[in-house]
Amino acid sequence: MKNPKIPEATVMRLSTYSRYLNQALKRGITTISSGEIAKGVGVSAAQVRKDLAYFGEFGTRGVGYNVRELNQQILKILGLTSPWVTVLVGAGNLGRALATYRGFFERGFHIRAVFDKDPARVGQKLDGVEIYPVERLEEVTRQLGASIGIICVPADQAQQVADALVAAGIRGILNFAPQHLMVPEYVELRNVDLSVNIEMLSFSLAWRRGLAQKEPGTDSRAGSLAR
Amino acid sequence: MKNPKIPEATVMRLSTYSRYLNQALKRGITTISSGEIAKGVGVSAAQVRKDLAYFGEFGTRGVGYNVRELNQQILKILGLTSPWVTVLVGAGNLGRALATYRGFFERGFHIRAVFDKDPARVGQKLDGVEIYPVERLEEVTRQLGASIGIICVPADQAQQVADALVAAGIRGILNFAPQHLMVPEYVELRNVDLSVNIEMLSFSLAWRRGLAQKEPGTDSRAGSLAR
DNA sequence: GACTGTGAAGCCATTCACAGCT
DNA sequence: AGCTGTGAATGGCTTCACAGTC
Repeated sequence: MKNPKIPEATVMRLSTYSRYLNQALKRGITTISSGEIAKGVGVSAAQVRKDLAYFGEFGTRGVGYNVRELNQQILKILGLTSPWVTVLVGAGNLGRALATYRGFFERGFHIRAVFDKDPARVGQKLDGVEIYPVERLEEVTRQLGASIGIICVPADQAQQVADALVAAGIRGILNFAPQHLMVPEYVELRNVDLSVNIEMLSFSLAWRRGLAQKEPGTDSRAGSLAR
Repeated sequence: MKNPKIPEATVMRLSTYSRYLNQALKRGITTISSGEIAKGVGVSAAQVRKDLAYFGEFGTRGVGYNVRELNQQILKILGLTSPWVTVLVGAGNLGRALATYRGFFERGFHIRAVFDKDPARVGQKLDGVEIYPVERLEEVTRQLGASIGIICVPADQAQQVADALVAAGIRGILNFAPQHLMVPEYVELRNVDLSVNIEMLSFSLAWRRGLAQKEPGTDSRAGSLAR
């Protein structure tokens, strides 16, 4: 296993393993098996071991894993051993909530500036972080040396914000706007689409209940998913 | 293609197609090809056609798809032709932002009640939606006949909230707490983990830069992912 | 006896490539 | 000529099952 491609799903799970290990640590647990981790996060034990195996051998056969040590290793893998300087654009309801989201700060994502185009919001502070006018995005972002940008603006403004972030030297973008963005290949992009998630729930419910509506007189299979 | 299992990824993409079609409609476009949709949402044309093929034949060979008609079909598939009565638990920063999130309302997820255990928040209104004490969760949720519950409470309270929602007759849960929840199999559960998303970004950046830290004197592969 | 690490098998999703319509 | 619908091929992830270690 020299230089394998790592599945996205593996990275995703590593993140959840890490948080579970944090909880375990707080409960004073020092040693843990793949089966216990698996139960805690809702995957199979083999999956846990396979995921870890991409990166090395962290356990002891017949024993399990040292909780603190394994967590350290995972944090290293995920690049979470030192903080990421982060900026956020769009101080609407969602933007303000994310700017002060403890889950980000605790994991090392430090939001050091927020930008908005509404003058009424500029100058306010969010947990001590200043809201700047969006005109100063490039200047302030550069000066902070930020690596990560979070986009929380309406869809029709998301692309130009992305362009500005790229121009400001950002290396990764977390996009909450429901919009497909174009960025240079050297910039990492991840989309979080809140509506997509709830719509997947809706799909499952419609499918389960057999409620999916049937168009009368159509032979379409769209409505006949019931079961 | 009689009664196939639908990949989650397909459902996810259908949701994005639908939003893209909405945009196209607004721009006055009436006919569209799989290739154009593909470009708009960032997938391959074959993928678009394959996704749609799970549910029927919606296009015309040599021509393409009627935008309005295709969107209607997708909305039907996703179960979005009538609103979902929804409740939300946890009126912290994130909870309040989601309670007023337009993206949910526009797509038919109508949040009709918010619950919180903090008496200081109870009685406030969020865009006209009342915040109730969490003690009234079951009563109010039942009375509304809500189908979907959104959890925005801290991880250590998420399970008991989930239990309460299930007891109140909810059929689907969207969970924003970073916590693995146990629910009966007849309840649909989807987890949205904001930290996981940004940590995946961090992983990619660390990996690209070759910055992943090397533990000196260790043959661990954890640090040598570069490239 | 218990638990990890891992090749092999199995399964699932995506891409390919072309037949079928308009 | 242009574009959809789809079987076949490909590629990738997960599960299995067991050898290896404590």
